Amino acid sequence: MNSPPLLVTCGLPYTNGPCHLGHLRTYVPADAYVRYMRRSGEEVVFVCGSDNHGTPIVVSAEEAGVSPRELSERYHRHFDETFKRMDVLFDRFGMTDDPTNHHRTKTMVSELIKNGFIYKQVVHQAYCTKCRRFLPDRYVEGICPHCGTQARGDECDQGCGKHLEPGEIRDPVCKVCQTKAEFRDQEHYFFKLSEFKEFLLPYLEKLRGTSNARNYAIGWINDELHDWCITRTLEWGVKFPGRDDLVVYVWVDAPIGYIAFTEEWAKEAGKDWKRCWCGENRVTHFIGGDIIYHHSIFWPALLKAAGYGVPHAIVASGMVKVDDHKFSKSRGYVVWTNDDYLDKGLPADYLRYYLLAYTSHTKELNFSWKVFSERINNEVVNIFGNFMYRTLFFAHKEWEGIPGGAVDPAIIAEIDTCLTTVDGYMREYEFKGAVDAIMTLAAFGNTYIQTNAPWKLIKTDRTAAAQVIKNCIQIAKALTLLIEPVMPAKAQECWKQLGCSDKVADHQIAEAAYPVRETKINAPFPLFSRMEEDQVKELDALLQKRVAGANKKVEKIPVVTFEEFQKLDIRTGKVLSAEPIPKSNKLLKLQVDIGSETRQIVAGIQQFYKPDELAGREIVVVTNLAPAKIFGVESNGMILAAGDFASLLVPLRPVDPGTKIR
RNA sequence: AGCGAGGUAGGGUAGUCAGGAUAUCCCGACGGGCUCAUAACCCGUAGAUCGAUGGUUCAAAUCCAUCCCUCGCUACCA
Repeated sequence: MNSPPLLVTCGLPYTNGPCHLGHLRTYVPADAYVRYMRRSGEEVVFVCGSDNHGTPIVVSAEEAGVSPRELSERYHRHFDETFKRMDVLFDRFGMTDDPTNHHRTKTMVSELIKNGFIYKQVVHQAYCTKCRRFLPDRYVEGICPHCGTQARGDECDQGCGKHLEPGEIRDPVCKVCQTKAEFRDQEHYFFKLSEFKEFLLPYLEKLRGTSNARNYAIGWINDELHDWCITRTLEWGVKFPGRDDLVVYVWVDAPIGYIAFTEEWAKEAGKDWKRCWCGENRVTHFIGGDIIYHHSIFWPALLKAAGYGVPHAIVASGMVKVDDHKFSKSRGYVVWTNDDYLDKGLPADYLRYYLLAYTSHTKELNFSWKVFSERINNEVVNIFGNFMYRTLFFAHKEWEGIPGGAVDPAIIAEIDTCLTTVDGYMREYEFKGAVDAIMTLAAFGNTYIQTNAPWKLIKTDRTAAAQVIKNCIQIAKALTLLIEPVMPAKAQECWKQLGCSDKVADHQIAEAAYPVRETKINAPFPLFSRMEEDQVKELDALLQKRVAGANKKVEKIPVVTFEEFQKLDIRTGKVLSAEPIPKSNKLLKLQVDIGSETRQIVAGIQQFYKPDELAGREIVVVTNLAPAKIFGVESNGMILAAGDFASLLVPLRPVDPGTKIR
């Protein structure tokens, strides 16, 4: 009784986009685990909340023309509603921007400072003068200093793949507004993460949960542990104590949200949150595989440094694929929980089943409408649903309910075996194994009723037939109790069909082996309807259409041969003069020296360059472009410039006009 | 590049940590049965040199080594 409650959390959904299948891969198994553990007699607290801070939300809010708080509240409501529709039921679903979390975060950061784990250091950071904010790496673009290709701020993703240090990138540009970014020095606060290596190693060895979380983290630690910059120059977020110009990095206040949400739950429920978080605890984090290091390295170190208990288990799920492609919103390989699934009238329970039964929790899960419908039809409808229905139908037809008499001990033994198997898998976070064991029991039921054929037996021995059906009902009851964590809504309907008027969720799993009593039941009806082929095709067509649409957007760039490239005559040139073309607000008429001759070229760059600014400039020209008349002025070539703001291409070192570019 | 995960019949997937005799389950193919049931259910047959090579062992999908292929992750994105 004195042991702390089992506190289960889920990785916090970020409030700048709607809920999709990738989210559910964490939330559904967590919910199933919570339901199972509760019904195994554990005291369980299940909390989550939305993650509201960080630059991406500020940018998204600006684009939407609302405040970050308002944007967060919109998506917060969205996630809250979606989770409820999916029967993922938290005891508390809070917001990291709510006062409880601001308070808890400030308190913890103060504790870190007091305990001597924070120090100041000047950081070199990209700043956009137009957006007037410091730019996280994902919002900086520029030229890779190693290979010269276009690169992101933190990594040369298109070219050599090298990691870039802040300030290393050349010609940085703000990704949001394309304005040239500059680097500014700024004082920031660091957490002495490197001091926690000795603590973390033995901690991780003993950490419960899935092996991927453990292995990944240990691998990281064995490498090198840097100190961690925990502040950002941003308006939106939790203010760093004593510094109104800085907020703490969202990866600090987001996990602290777990504590804040527990506090909020405890206040409401009249419980003590400290039992969950201080000293020995049973905190179990369900997270996606992409945020393992935050939860198994940064987070335990923060907790330890601030004097709190550290997590007991970390359960990390594998990735989700769609049609065997990497999950990608931009490429169209995405399944939106509401638009693509629930709003189509499909039952939450089918998706829950698929997510839990597809494969091991740590492995990659592929979603396709074809496989989805096949598995639902074959396993849920045919094996499970049909066994329930044929059993209840026959019982009702012949006895108007569950007949009397004892249940065969061999049947109880079969159920007991199943219970043991399921329990083992659930406690190892192997949900597929648990579902498989349940389905094996359903298959056993089918084999049992088939080989004993009560419909034949009843013609010669009514008592023997009653015994068979009684045994089948016992299996049906066990199945109902066992499947509740997986398919709560369907299980409740099964429970009702079995003649029970209360909530199946209020009954312990162990009751599966308690003998069913004689009782009347209503005429059953099929609870699990098939996915029809037409419907599946329709759903799949929608997905294919989205993928095709996305492909069009990213549109494949055709490959040119070297010969084709050579057809272009690209040379350096020198602008001799430039003048605006009357009645045009975009065009400039240029006279360009290309070595062999002087060319007249019309270019649409008037908004970006003053004529006298261009005179004398060395530029790059396509000289063999077919001549054209623009605004009545003849143009014999094309000036090369990059981007919407026409950044002119210029030779880095001086060359003679007319030098061929190859 | 480093780290991690994976490569098992036509497709998907279990078993690998704690090595054992006919390698699991689902779909698909073929043949049979049943008719209580949502053309659902049951039984049977065919189909896998368990990525490759070498090693340890009485015994290897499983342990060790090397290699090949696929995918994911890599702190100053969330």
